[in-house]
Amino acid sequence: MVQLARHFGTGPASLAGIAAEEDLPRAYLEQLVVSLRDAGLVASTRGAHGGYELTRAPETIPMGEVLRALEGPIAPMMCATDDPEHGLLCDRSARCTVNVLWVRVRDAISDALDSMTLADLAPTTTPIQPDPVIQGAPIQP
Amino acid sequence: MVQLARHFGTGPASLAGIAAEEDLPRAYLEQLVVSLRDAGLVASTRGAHGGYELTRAPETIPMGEVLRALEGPIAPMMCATDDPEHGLLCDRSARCTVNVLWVRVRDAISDALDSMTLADLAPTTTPIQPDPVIQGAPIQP
DNA sequence: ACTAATCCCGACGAAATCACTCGGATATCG
DNA sequence: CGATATCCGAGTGATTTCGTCGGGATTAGT
Repeated sequence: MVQLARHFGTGPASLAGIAAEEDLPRAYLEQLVVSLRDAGLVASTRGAHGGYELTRAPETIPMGEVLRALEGPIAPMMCATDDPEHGLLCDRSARCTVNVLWVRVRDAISDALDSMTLADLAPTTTPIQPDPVIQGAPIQP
Repeated sequence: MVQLARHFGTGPASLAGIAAEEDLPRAYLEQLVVSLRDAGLVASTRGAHGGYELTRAPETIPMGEVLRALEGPIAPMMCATDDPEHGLLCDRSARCTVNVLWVRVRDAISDALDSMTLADLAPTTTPIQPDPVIQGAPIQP
């Protein structure tokens, strides 16, 4: 996706090209891109000189959206939910109080992911522009 | 650990007891408790009427410490590090810019975990006392 | 001293997930 | 036509997770 962000605006980029640039197997990328297409993040053009491109500008695509498309809903644990229906599935839930913690962790991960967009990670267009407002802590410890 | 927090101050608690209370296999708990002991979080008393107890008050044990003891250093990805030595191991690191994101996510998880202590999750001693200062978002959406 | 309760230790195993691989069908451009 | 692409579905090998199993060492009560 970072590669697609770099190529944004210059027509479709082929998987073979991205595979070379990122040193990843093409066949593997094919698998990943299916989820991205289903999520509406990329559009494909078939045939020669075809390939994939982002459907929206990199600045408007938070990383959380990319990750959710690739890996499903973000959840550190099955129990990281505030859905009351959860009690029916998890037979431990009557005694278990740890639930709250997982929800917090989940939200923290979500916020961190959504605090950066594809543009922040694609150094060609704009230099990295971190958003220190949302995450209070600076990157250097 | 939540069970141990509940029993805090009343002498050692046996694994068999905790296994019954939490509906988990005793043999499995034995494995887990090894890491906790090595991390200095629990102390063991051998022999009849022995068991385990927390070495510190539940209020002083952040969940991050428990999780780190059980699962090693918190890292959503191998690449979630600001250690410059990482470049030597990850041959992609020259081109890869996603590193920053993983560090952010890691820190967000750490902060979320460390924002609650064992006491917050053991309802017997004190009611849950969330710390809305560190995590801006309230628990109820 | 004996016994029962308890921790201690190391090895093993089933299931799920991750990071791919393989083979072929279909569409498009020149 | 033929080269370059995406599309699609099934299969694989390594690793991790969540356990099981069996036996040994240590201590409290009697």
